[in-house]
Amino acid sequence: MISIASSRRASSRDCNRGRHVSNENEKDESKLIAERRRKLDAMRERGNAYPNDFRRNALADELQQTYGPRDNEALLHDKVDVAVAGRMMAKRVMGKASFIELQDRSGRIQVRLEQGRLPDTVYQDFKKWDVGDIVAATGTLFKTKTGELTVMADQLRLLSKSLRPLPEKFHGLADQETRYRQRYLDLIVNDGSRDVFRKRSAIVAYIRAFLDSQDYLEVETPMMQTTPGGAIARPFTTHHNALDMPLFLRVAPELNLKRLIVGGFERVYEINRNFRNEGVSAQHSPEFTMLELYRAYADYQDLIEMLEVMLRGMADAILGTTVIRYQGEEFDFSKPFQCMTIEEVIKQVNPDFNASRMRDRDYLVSVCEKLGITVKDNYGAGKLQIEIFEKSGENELRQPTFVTQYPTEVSPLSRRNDDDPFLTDRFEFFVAGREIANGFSELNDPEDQAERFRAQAMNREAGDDEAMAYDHDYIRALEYGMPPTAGIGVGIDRLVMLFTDSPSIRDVLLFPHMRPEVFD
RNA sequence: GGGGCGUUAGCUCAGAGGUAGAGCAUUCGGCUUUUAACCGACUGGUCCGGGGUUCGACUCCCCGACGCCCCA
Repeated sequence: MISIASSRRASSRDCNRGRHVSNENEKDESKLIAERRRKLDAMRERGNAYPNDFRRNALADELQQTYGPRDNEALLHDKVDVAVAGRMMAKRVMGKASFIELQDRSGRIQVRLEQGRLPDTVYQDFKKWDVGDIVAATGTLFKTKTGELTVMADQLRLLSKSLRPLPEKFHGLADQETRYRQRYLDLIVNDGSRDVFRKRSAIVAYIRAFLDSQDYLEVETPMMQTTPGGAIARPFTTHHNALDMPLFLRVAPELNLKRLIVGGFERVYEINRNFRNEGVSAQHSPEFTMLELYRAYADYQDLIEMLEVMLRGMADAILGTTVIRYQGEEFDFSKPFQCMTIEEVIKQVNPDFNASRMRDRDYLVSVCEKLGITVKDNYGAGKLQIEIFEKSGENELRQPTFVTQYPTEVSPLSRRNDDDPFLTDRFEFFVAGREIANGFSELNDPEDQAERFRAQAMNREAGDDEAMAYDHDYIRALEYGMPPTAGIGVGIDRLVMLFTDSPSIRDVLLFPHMRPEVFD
């Protein structure tokens, strides 16, 4: 029997594996890398080049918070012992003394190295180390004459050698392509990039806390589905080998989440990826993250109110303000959000629009033609309205705005309006001209739903590969009876863009999809 | 899918039909309170790839790759 302890020793004895493989590629590498590889080889000669026995007792930012306000005399008197570690981001050598900056997950702390205070040879070794190396230091805190909190080192170790030079210290990494492809590098050198992903995490955490406090159940439903549905979009297809069957990556979790409402959970949500096989742009990624939530005994008005409260609270919690600056514009989340119907938006942004012919197909076709919209034969008045709205109205919705009363024709899962069957009780939420959320009172009449599926299936047969398939089990579920319910989907990526002033969705995805890099 | 822009040293960027440039980084020397440290010396290139025009192409032309932006 192998104990945990002995297997740990075995692995640490194994630390020099791969040692001689390294030099084979040297001729292909830049001299900078070759130079560092030689330094690493020298370290291997002297023992374990990748030790893992150092433990920190402080983070940079904790030290700045706790000891930053104190003066040097107090610090020297208290002899605060600290053990810090991180990536060496700056190295300033002045003969027999140096300053370095270590960057850990919280921030940076300066360390002062003096030849006389460090054990023999350590300082000489240190002078060979490179910016980018992972370094540990122990020592006591003091303040330099310019007032910077600094660790006076009595011990210094190199924990992990960096073979590749970091981007330049002042300009950082600016090349967009490299930032996306080598996100780790972007995160090392660009504070702003780290901040984006911390905010992203905080936004998702805020949503979970908000919904959990209202007794929602977080669930995970399949990514791979035999019948894709829940959104008008083209799916990715894949194949299950053992079962020898095609599978589709989900375009939305909607139908499964409503099955859970039928099952009696009453309040459910999922924050997870959806996949849509469509073009990529600054606003569209083939995989993106949505919050979808469903609440029984509620209608779309209830969710409009809830979303507004959630977003306002989120802005305040994450940004400390309810006025969001995005790409040079200010969006005010403190005031009650505007609310307009689709038809009102169309009238407002098209001053010549003849409102009395709002649902007149021939008239709408003529408006589309004027706007340069390609009209297909199977487009009804509702679809034409949406086309006009998307072409002319969407981008004008700058301040936070709820748009309501979407046509039934384009809302195959939404509950029909009680007074006007042309419309559904649906809304979308826009900021900065972009759709952030989409919600509605759910269609829980199985016979109406079956009819809508049939209409979708007809579009599908007519060649519209974005149209939904008829989902027999979903109809069966509704036939057991779904309580009156409302649901909403919120695009997390777009929300994060807004909250982090990011112009492209790729800026808020850690590893955005790119064409493969060519390694030769 | 169409159009525009870009790709030059590890990084950030100049340049231009005639030997390829700077700053930072690297290397060497100096410097015990610096912080884009400083001073001195050196080093570093498939100018994205392929083809063409030319005495000569990194520069002009064509094709392609990758990226960004706009449009559909």
